[in-house]
Parts: sequence; C-alpha cells; structure tokens
Amino acid sequence: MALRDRRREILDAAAPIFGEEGYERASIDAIASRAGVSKPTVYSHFGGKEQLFRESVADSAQQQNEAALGAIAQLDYSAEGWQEALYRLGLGLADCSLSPCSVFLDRMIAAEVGRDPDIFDVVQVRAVRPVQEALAGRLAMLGNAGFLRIADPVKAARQFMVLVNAELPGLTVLGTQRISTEAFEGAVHDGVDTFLRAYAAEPAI
Amino acid sequence: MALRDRRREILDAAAPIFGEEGYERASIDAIASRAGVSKPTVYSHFGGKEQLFRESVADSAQQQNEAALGAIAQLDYSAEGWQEALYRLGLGLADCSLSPCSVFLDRMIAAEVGRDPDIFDVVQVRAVRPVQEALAGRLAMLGNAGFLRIADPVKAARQFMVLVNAELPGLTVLGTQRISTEAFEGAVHDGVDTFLRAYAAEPAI
Amino acid sequence: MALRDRRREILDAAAPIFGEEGYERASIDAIASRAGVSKPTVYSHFGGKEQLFRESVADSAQQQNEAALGAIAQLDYSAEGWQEALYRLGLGLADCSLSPCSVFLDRMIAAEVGRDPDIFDVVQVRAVRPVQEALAGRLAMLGNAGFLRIADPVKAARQFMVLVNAELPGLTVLGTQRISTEAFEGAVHDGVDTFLRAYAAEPAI
Amino acid sequence: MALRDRRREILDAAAPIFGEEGYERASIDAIASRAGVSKPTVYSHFGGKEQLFRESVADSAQQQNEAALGAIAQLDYSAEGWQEALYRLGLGLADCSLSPCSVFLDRMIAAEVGRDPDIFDVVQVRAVRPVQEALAGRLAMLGNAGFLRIADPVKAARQFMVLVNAELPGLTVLGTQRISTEAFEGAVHDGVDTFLRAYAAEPAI
DNA sequence: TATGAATGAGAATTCATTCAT
DNA sequence: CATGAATGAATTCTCATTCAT
Repeated sequence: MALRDRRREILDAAAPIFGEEGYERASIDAIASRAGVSKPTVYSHFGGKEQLFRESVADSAQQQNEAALGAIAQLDYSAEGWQEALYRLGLGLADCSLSPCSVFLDRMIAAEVGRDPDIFDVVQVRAVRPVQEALAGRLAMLGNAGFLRIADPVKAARQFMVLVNAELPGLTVLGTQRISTEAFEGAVHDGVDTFLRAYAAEPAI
Repeated sequence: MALRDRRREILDAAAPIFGEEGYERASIDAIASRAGVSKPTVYSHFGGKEQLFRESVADSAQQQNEAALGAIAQLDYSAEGWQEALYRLGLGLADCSLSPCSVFLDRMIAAEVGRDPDIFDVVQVRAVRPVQEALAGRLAMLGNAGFLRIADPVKAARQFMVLVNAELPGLTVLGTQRISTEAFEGAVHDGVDTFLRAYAAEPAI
Repeated sequence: MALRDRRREILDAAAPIFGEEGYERASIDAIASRAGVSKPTVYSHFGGKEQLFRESVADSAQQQNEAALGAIAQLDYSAEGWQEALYRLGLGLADCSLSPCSVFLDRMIAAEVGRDPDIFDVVQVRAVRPVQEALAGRLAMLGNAGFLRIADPVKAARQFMVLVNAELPGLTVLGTQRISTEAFEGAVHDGVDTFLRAYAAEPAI
Repeated sequence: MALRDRRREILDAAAPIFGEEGYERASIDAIASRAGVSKPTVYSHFGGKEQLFRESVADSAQQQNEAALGAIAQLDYSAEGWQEALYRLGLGLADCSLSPCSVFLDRMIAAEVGRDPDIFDVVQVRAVRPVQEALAGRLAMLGNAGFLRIADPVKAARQFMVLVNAELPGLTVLGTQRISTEAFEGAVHDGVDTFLRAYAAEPAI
C-alpha cells in the first residue's frame, strides 16, 4: 500500500514539475521534495530520472486519454441533436487539449522527442490513437446514420481535432495563458463549422 | 566582414544544436565547436546563452517566413489552374513545415514558451502572422474571383494550414523521421480536399 | 557527527586559503581539496563562496576573541606585579595579533570591506569590541587601584592596542614574515612604555 | 607627450578601480574603458596587469608621500605655538590617512602582500618611511628645543602615527564611511593628548 | 525500505592576454 | 602606435546518482 501510494505521490509531484520546467530543468530534488520523500526513495521506485519521466508521460497520457474518451462517449447521434452534440464534442475535446495534463504532454513530446523518440509512441498509443479511433467510430456512426459523408473516418477524426484546435495555440500562447469563454467557444465553433461544411451529407450550412 | 561572418557561422551552428538537443542540453561548447570558434567568441557576439537562443529563434523565424512567403507568392488564381495551384500551395507550405528550420521552431516554442514567453511572440510576429496574412490575401482573391466562399480569410488561412499539416506530425514523428513522397502528398492532398469541400463556392467535389 | 566534523574541516581549510590568497583568488576547489572533501560538499554545507567566507571570518573572529580574552584574563593587578603584568599582557595581545587567525582577519577586512561591509561589523562585534571592553575593564581596575590615571578606559584600551602593535606590521610585513623574539619583545615593550608614561598616576618612569 | 599622457590617464583610471574592486576583481577592460583607451594600449604601456598594479601602487604611494610631507612641513616648533601645531599636524596626517589614495594603499597592501610582497616594500620605501623620518626629524627638533623628551625619534614618530589614527578605522569603517568633523577632530585630539603626556618634557598636562 | 551525506561530471561565464590590421 | 576580434584557462555552481546507516 505504502509503496503504491509513494509511486502515486511521486508521479503527482513529477508531472507539474516536468511540465513547467521541462525535462532538464526539472530536478529530482524538487520532485522528491514536492512529493515529501527523499531523493533515494525516488530512485528506488523509478530507477532514474529518465524512467521517472517516461512513467510520468505515460501516466499523463492515460489521464488525457480518459478525459478525452469521456467527452467522446457523450456524443449523441440522434437525428435531432447531432449537430449540437458535435459542437459540444468539439468544446469538450478542445477543453481537454487545454488541460494542464495535455499542455504538459505537448510540451514534453515536442521538447524530448529528439532525445527519446519512444515517448512519442507512448503518447500516440496511449492517448492520441485511442481518442482518434473512438472519435472516428462516432463519426462513422454519423456517417452510417446519413448525417455525414465520410470516406475515411480516422482521417476525418484527425481533421476534426486539428480544426477544433486550430485557433487555440495562438489564443492561449500554447496553453500558457487563460482565455475568455466566448473566445474559446467561438474558436471551437468555427472549427466545427468548417468540419460540417466539408463533411455534411447535404449542403446544410 | 569577419564580424558578420562569425555571427552567421554561430547562428548556423546554433540552430541545429538547439533544435536537436533543446535549450538546456545544448551547450555553448558544442555550438562554439560546431561553428569553429571559441566559447568566448560566442559570448562576445551574443552576450550569453539566452540571447543566442533568442537570436537563433528569430533568425529561424525569418528563414521560415521567407520560405513560406515564397511558396505563397507562386499561387496562381486564374480560372483554369486555381485548384491545382491550391494543392501545390498546400504541398509547398507543408514542405516548409517539415524543413529543419520549422521543426526547430515548433519544438523550441513548445518546449521553451514557459521559460521565455517572448519567443512565442517573436515567432508569431516574424513568421506565423505574415504567412497567415499573405495566405489570407491569396484566399481572399480566390474568393473575389468567385471560386471560394470565404467569410473570414485569416481564419480560413489558419484552417488551411492546420488541415494541410494535420497528418504530418504523426507520420513524421514531429518532423524527426523521413516520409515517402507518396505518403506526404497524400496527406497534404486530403487536407486541401477537405478545405475545398468546406469553402468551395459550388459543391465542386 | 560527520556533519559537524565536515563543517569544521572545511572551515579549518578555508581560513588559511582565504588568508593567503584573498577572497577572489581563493578557489572553492582548493578549499575542498585541502579539507579532503569534494566541491559539492562545500556547497551543501555553506551554500556558496560568499557564505563560506563570512562563516570563515566569523569563525576566525571567534577564535581571535577567545585567544585575546584569555590573555587579558591573566592580567594581575596586584600592587607588586601590575607593571610587569601589563608588559606581559602587551606581549600576549601582540602575540594574538600575529597569530595566523588574526593576520587573516586583518587582511580580509581590509581587502573585502568594500565588497562586503558586513564583515567589518561582524569582526568588530565578535572580536574587536569584546576584547577592547575586557581590556578597558582591566585598565579601569588599575585606575581604581590608583596605579593609572584613566579618564576613558575604552579609549585607553584602543591606544594600548595600537601602541603595542605599532612596530609589528613593519617588522613582520603585515604578519607574513617571522621575527626574532628579541625584536618582538622590544617592540612591544616600547609600546607599553609609552602607554605607561602617558597614563601612570605618578611620573614613574 | 601623448605617451606620457596615456600613461597618466591609465594610471589615473587604474587607481580608483583597483582601490574599489581589489586586484582580482579589477578588470583591464574596465580600466582601459575608464581611461578611454583600448586594452592592447594598456598592455603596450604597462606590459600586464601585475605591472600596471605595481606602478599604480607606487604612484599612489608617491602622492600619499607628498601629501603627508606637506602636512609635516608646516609644523611650527616655536616656543609659543608648538603644542597647537602638533595638534594641527595630527589632523593633517590623519586627514592624509583618510584620503582615497591612502585608503587604496592600505587595502592593496593588505590584500596583495601575500601574492606580491614587493609592494609592501615599495610603499614602505616610497611613502611610509620618508614620512616617518620627516616626522621623526620634526619631533627631534622639538626634543632639541626642550619641549619633548624623545629618546628614539623614529619610534616616537611611529607611535605618533598610530595614536593619531587609533580611533579612525573603527569610526570610518576603514575609510569607507564619512565621519563628522567633530568626531574626527576629537579622535585625533585624544591621540595627540596621549602622545604629549607620554613625551612631554615636564608633566605639562 | 527510507534517508542524510557525499561525489563526479559538466555547465555557463569571465578575464588576462595576444594577433592581424 | 592603437585597435577589434579571438582565445585558453580557470572558476563558481548544479545535478543525477550512490553509499552507509
């Protein structure tokens, strides 16, 4: 039990420090101190900085995954509400992208992919791909239902993601600045709009 | 003469090292050595690591800017060729996004924006915004010509950019892996396709 | 145990190196090496060069204080021996002034007072003032006993100190050169002589 | 001419920088810049930092010497005014001791005597000894005139110097702090008083 | 197992000094 | 002569990592 708790405490301490400072600047000292344990304890649990980092990334990817899947699971594909639901889905996914956890992941893979290409795969496999596939599945359902005309649902899912997030990096300085709700919702709305215009079964909008 | 050359040599040495190692791991020693000068020479020219980094980012942004504007300048908006030209433009811009210079910029701003928020603005002002506006101008011309229906050209330009690049990070592991020409062109094509479907004046495709 | 020992070992190594080389030339490397520890150990115990220097100064002031107070405590102010005792006191205090510890202090405060005015106060409070006051107290006793005529004992104490030490800097090149016992005793004797002539209750000499 | 001027300009720039920063912290860059010349010019005139430092010390010793000799030369040894003149002499010499030039010398010899014992001799020969001897000569005249009873005039001169300066280091933090005229004159007065009591031909005071 | 103490390796930065012009 | 540019050497300081307890 204590062992499991220690691991969690250390991971919970590591993520924000890695996220804010980056891999190099993050010091084991700071992480251990924030977790309330001593440095050798970190080593006995994780083996070293690199492994701690990987586990931290994997852990954040897991959380990110769960949050995004949660948003997708709520998508309604009934005849009346599907468009409205797609806008809400866009908001949910965009919100995930601005979560500290996701901002952390984006920074880490950008910064460390050169040093450790594995983390890219880890995040792809644990977070990006499952979300894309879940989203693709939902879009396919809308296709089957005749609302959308979608040849390649996975590709469409990726395009949905980038359109929904198209404005956000610039507005939030890569997730480091807060943004008004109106600006946020407007930006997401525009992305979903374009997606709908491109994929609507009939020239709806 | 020597002065200008030294500066350039150092900047040319700094960009790939910062790009591959990240700010922290990049050592002035390595940069000086790659530039064929001694460490104090780097200091006398740039004052310190942080300033060198900023100048390196600004310099890369400039290069990125020029390359992208070059691609945009070639856009043809005549009646016959405009669609073909838009596909070519997509390829050109996507190619810019995979250039070492652009990969360097993306990694650096993602990784270092927390430590030094200014670099985000520098890149926005020097590279992102001018390109967006030039692209927006061209899209607006296509709108005026009656080919596209575009309410907000700047927004459309951003969406064009993200659609064209939607698949590339995943395919190239954030620009660190080579990719086949076919895969590259296919990915870009899909992005332009979706853009055209969303913005075409008549349901052309 | 180890902690206390390390501190002491480092302080004992630092004082002569600071004393011989001065603050700037003294290198943490040299101090660590002389103390038989590694550089980071010095940093973990003292935080940095400046703090180590201050602690070293304070430590030397403490030692200097104890040595000088020891010499003063032995002053006899009985009727028969008081003059002889005053000569011996002069020798004792002058001897303190030539101790490595005192030479170190004098050099450091002279050299570094501009950079760090606090060290002057530290030495005054920890070493100079207590000694002056102890000496003043003894001189006042000699005054009360009718041997000396002393209006301001603290001032007299300062004058006693400078008279006793008047010749020594020149003879010992500021404490860096050895000196014969005769020369030393003669120099001190002259200072005490003058003091006695100035303060004797009756024109004794 | 220009050569001579350059030397003077550099020496005039060097003294305050050495005095305020100490030998190690003083940078040739700063000295050259203050003198309005370039670094190699300093080297061509003085050969190196160490030599520049020595020349700077010798130069300051010369100035110190002249100032002190000037004060001594004014000593009146007529029957009526000699005591008053001795007080004025004390003030003059103490004033010299607080001059920037003298404070600089004191700091430099304290700080650098370990590294370069020659400078102690230079200052002794050029400044301390001539002043002591001039003062000794004047005191001897007062002895010959029957005002003072002085066995060893040089020793008496040294004692005069230390008594006159006894309080000043503590009051001025080794010359780094200003002091009120009253405090200054009082401190000097006390020193001369004690000197007079010790050396007066008759128990005058 | 958890820790206080210690360290080896490596980083940025500064500076006296020297050429080529 | 005077200088702008360049450098080799040295210094402070930090950090991941490991023992002895």
